[in-house]
Amino acid sequence: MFKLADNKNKKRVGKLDTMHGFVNTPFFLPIATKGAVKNITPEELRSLGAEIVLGNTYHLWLRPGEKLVEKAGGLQKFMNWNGPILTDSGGYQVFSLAGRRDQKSGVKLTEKGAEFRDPLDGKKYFMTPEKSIEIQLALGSDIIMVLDECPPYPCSREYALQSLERTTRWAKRCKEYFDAQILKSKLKNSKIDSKFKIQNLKLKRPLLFGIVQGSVYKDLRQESARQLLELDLDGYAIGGVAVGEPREKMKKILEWVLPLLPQDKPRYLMGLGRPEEIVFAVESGIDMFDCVIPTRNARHGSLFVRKNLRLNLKKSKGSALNFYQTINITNEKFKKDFKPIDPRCDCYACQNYSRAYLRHLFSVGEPLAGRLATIHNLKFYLDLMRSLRNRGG
RNA sequence: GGGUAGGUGACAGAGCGGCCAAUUGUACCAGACUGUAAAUCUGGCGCCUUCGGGCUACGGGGGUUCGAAUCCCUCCCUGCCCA
Repeated sequence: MFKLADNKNKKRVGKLDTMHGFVNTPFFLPIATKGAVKNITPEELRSLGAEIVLGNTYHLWLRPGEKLVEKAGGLQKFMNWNGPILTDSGGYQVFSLAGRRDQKSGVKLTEKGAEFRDPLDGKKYFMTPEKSIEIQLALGSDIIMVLDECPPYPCSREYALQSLERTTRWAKRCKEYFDAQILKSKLKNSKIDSKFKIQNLKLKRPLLFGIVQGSVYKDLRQESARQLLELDLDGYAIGGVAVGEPREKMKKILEWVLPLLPQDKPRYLMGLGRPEEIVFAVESGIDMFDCVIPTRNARHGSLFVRKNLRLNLKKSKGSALNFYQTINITNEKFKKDFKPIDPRCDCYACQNYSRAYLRHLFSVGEPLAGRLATIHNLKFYLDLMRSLRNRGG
């Protein structure tokens, strides 16, 4: 399922096998929450170097509903993405929607699950670990995430402990439900194929990943990892990071958790991050990332610009990585700047348009602005991943 | 020519004696954004400031008043209606 080709120092380069093909690791998942990476087509995504995308259980459950997606032949087919998909479980929405003040869209958390309200129409939904798996299976996900609870920061030790234990119990319920469903579908398929022998038990199945929680507490993070390891999941994610904690804590969390995770299974740092954070995490032994930064920031006019001809990831001693900068293309200083967004970039936007033009598109609200910016930022991220894969430790 | 409604900061448009350097929206300027409630949000937006405040401002001029964007007179300009 997961093969490491290269394992210099801590950094890992390998391949992850899924129902819809291989993905080279370490990789970055562009985010297609509602079944589309905002502003671009799957063909464009592919040409930018993406091999896998992320969809969201919660959003697709509400609209258009997992049954419809299933009917369409799975999310891949529905959105015309020719490759694997990872689905987030909806656990993050417990966190992000809970912060809302208005009653209408609050979240009620109990041991059984999480009660949500659709922020758009107020309708109630009840998400449970089993429900999350059911939806993700219906979506046809290649990598399924367990339903977890992502505690906010700051978070007391007591709460973090309680929360991580719940996340483990939920993971267990997810695994049990998942195994039962997979077995059911295998038997079903086997029966259809042959009356004489159960031959398809090796049918490819989705992968199920656990999520390590525990906030910023070393023993809790490690305890969470240990508990999840007992469930023998297909991969392990580190969640509850970049929720407002100090920067240094993220590094610590990787330092605490990664040594406990098995070498032969993929590790996924959820929701991260800035380019330098990704570089650091890859060097620490992370294989998978997802983040809204390249796509969201693009729509907001914030663009990544390389500082070196190639992405030079060498650290200068004692100082932070310094291989890129961000510019806000809407700034007045770009009004008459006819250079490409990034002279060192070979993306469609940089090859054909100027900063001045892009600024103008933003300024007048032309949709092409978001498109070009998204293409550029994703190319930057996907190039970064490529150069991390191609370079030795 | 007669009647009538009005002239407020880049624009639109509130305010109609003191709480007004003046609500709000847009535009403009800057900043945020980390498993997407997000093509969103926050801050700034007359001039000067030792950040206490000071100065110039609601078409022009004059007046009433302790005090006027707000009331009166007059001039200029604009919209609409009638001739």
